[in-house]
Amino acid sequence: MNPDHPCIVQRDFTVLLEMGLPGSEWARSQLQIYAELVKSPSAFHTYHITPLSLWNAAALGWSAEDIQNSLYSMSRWDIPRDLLNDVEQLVSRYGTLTLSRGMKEDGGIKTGKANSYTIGDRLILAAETPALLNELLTKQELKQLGLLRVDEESASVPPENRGLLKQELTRLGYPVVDTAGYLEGNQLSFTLGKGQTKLQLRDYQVKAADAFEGADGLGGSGVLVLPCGAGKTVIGMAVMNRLQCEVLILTSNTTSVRQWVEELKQKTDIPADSIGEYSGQKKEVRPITVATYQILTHRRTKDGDFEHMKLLSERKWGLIIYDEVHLLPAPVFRATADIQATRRLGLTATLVREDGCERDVFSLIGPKRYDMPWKELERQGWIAQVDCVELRLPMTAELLERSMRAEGRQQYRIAAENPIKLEAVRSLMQHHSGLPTLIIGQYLDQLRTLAQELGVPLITGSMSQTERVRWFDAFRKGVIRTLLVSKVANFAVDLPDAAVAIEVSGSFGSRQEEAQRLGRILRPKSGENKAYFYALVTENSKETDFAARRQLFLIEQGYEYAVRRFSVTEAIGSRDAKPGDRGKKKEA
DNA sequence: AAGTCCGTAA
DNA sequence: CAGGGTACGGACTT
Repeated sequence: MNPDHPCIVQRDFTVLLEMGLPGSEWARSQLQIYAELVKSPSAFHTYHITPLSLWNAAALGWSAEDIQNSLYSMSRWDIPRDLLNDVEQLVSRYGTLTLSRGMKEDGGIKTGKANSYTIGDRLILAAETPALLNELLTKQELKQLGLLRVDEESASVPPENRGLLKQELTRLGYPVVDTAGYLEGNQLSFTLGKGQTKLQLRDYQVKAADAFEGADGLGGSGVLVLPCGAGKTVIGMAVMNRLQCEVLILTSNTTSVRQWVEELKQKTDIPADSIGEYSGQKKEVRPITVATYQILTHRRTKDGDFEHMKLLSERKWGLIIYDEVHLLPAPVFRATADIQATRRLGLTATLVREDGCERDVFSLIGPKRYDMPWKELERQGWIAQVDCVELRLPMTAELLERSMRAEGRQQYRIAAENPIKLEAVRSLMQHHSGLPTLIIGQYLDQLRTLAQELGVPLITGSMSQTERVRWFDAFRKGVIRTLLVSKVANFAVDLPDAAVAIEVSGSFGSRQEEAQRLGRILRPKSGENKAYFYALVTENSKETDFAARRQLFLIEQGYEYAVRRFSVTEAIGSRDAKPGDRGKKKEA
């Protein structure tokens, strides 16, 4: 124990990390692996060690001892003995239950007590100790899944309940290592790159694909977490390439469907007519099929079921890719429980769900296999270095009065629409004049006011696609330097990259949204490779708390928000400089 | 017969 | 919370 160490480890699974000490950065990178950031006010960041965070670390190969040693190495004081024991116990649970096809290691069929059962196609759930199995067999939820005792340490289960069993056991606190293997799926041979030009994979892209494959080459389910701009589709293709099979790719929207299709045509030698789009517009089922989550979850009639869900078993897919797996809707979870014999790859930039279904991602898609911190990608120069600033704006007396009269949920909006934000935006635009700038917000009223006052074009959902593309092109060419965008910025794949992002308002505490918006300025920049992110927040308001929550994911990734105050005098200063600035934007 | 636009639903 | 995307059927156009 060492008074200079940055962490205070508490009995309740909380770790306090003091920032700004020599060991702080290293501690943060350690905690990122087996803990979750829950609060980050000023000097102390609060992390939580949860069963799930421990199991994900275990799946990455961390033992209880590794984690304990890591905690020792950064802890300021003695670590509560009981906590160390609990960590030991939780981590060791990963691996005490395995699911397999009724084979023994020597390859022979496991028969158990003579004539006591027939294995048939049933899967074998093996526990490390008889006591554990006994305990599980008392659980009603598991009996309902057809769990039958085979011998002292194992039970059998019908293969169709493979997913539900894992989901239930994870909920009960006993994660299962699934070694029951996968169906091979229809074969499809192809190479990465076209003709002579091979697709050059980056170092970490190869590592990510390796991690999915597993050291034994038997892997085939799990999640790869990579920042925006890391080339998730390329990694997907690298995995596909190793498996050489037919693949179903699920994505969150049609633009992204088209993007997958385009990239596959561009970067592989798979014939164009072997790649299909399955969406509202087209219903092509080809050896490589790209579909939206939406179409799978769509119900035509009120009583009807999910008629498109059969796509999951329509062909013998050798792999299903879940792009942006953090957005996976509940019905697709349910359907995924039924197809556990198919390989599953989840891709995401933020493995956080605001609905708390991380556990289902873990049990039904698979554990986290690879996680590249955003800052690491930045260090390697693949994405721009971003300066994040939380710009705090005063609450005027008038605003405060309106806020006091309003209901709780209206108060947030009043703070978010603080009119001083206009002056702040003006001042930031002036400060970064010449750099491509996106102003992103959530309330159309606010955005329209800004558009009018600043003379900047506004893109919202109601603007037709063709008109959007026109503005995007003008922005890309540098004809216009600034764009105002609504929530379309959260999804539009074709939104051009910028060097400055100014967030004027956002949905409550969405960590995903914040990450997505930062992602808009990450493409590498010529010259210094720098970009600037500003979150405009009204001081002492409902907005302050939500802003802090939004930032958690990025802070976990190593970003730091410098807090600055925007004063009214500054606002007046920028007003003086307004005419020239305005004139420049007007020509847009 | 096929494409486009629009309102609705969840 | 407000806003946006998606799928789909029906009306209308080509």
